[in-house]
Amino acid sequence: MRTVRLHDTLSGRIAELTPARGRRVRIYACGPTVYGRIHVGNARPYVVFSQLRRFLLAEGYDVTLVANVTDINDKIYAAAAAAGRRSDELAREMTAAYRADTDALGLGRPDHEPLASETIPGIIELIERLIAREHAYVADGDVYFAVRSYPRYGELSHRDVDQMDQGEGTEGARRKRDPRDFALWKAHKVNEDTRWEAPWGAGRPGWHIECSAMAEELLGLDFEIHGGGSDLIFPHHENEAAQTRAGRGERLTRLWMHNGMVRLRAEKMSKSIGNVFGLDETLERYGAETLLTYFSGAHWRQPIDFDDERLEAARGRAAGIREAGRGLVDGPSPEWSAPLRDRFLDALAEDFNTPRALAAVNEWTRRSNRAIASAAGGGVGADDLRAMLDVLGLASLLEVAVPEVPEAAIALRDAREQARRDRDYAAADRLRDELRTMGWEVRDGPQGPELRSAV
RNA sequence: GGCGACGUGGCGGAGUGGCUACGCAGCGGCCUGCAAAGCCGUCUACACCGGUUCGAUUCCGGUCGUCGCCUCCA
Repeated sequence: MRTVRLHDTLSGRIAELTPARGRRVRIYACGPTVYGRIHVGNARPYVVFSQLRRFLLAEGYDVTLVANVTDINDKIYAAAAAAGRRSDELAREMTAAYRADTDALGLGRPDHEPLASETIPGIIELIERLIAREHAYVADGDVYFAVRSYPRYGELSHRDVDQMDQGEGTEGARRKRDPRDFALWKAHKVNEDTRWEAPWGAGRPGWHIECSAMAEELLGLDFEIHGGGSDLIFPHHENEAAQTRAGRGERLTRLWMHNGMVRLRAEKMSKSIGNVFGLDETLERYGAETLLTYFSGAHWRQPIDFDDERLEAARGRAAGIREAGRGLVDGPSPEWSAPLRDRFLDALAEDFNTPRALAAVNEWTRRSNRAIASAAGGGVGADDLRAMLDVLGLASLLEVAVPEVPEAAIALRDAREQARRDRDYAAADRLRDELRTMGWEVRDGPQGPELRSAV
């Protein structure tokens, strides 16, 4: 079990992961707000934290990953109203779509995926606590967190409260004691079709409080890692940290991880800008292996541009690994493998450096290709490579589906072989072209010609 | 304006005070009837200006540029 180091937003440094108890690592990662299908940008934290979970499990840690879904939100009300539907129905449908889309990544599911709508009692309890401690106040059925009551406010996002602009300048602004205060609870409005009863009146929770409540309910306090996109540092995570610590007197988490944004033409991919690519359509177009290779090729904290050139490069890279895998046999890997496997895991232990880990994979396949080409002794065992790829969710690259070759293709292949034996290479090449138009590629090897699906 | 991050070879992208990252593409070679795949080699990179140092792409300061957050956002 390696010591794992990760970059922590609060301290701004790479910090050692220090589990509170033994090998238990509790992770809370903020998921999407479900008012539409999720896009590639939403997929990045899902990928990062799922891969991190797989790595920690492989290292022998006892991991619990919680990834929430925000299913109560202004945008959901708005989207439902625009579609003439019930908001809870839309949220339910989009939650299912989110699960289906992320399932297709093949990384497994988080251990818990709580919904705001199912955490109302915990949310109300925490708000009551904040009011009792005078960190929050009721105003016309709304409840606000009093930023000024919490001296640490701003520490996560490294901001000085006095230098901040107004804060949300919406309808609630007049009810706030300080413009920077934020809503814990919003009183019910006539155009909202869901509502929950609370001691200070019916309404619904604010955005930030749900995560404090869900995290505490499932993981307790002072848990090991809290994560999400870097756009959540402020105000979302700043507010979460403030609520929990103000209410409980204990910190929410030990380490904050924030992944970089996915960008389109050097601009953040965002639903509000409208420059989004759906995860479903992207997976359809490139497949999970290419998308995971694409993400893994850049460090999780760096922004990453989304464009065809990069996706195609990732596709080629994944294909190279798959190609190498075809030459392997089941079983333990040769002695040269262990140092590369260690390099792979060491890279991940040092701020979860997937690009370096992937480099180790590529060196591994170069070694195995070379070994196989020189034909020295029996086959090269795939075990270590499979273990490495499995951490990243890419083990499927080694599952070579043997495709059903149609009779017609076999006939063409045999005809081409005959032509080659007759040294009629013009005819042989013509037959190869014909096969290609059918979607089959011929590869002449030591064991004779092999037909490969040309995808 | 404030806070944070970044600027590496054709493209992408790690990393390091002196030693091959890696991938994609190109080029040359090996293999092949020709290919494909693979292997070998090659393309001698670190925005700019100063400073520290025996030595900086790597540390410090400044300049220019890019991005994120400061309002809902993974």
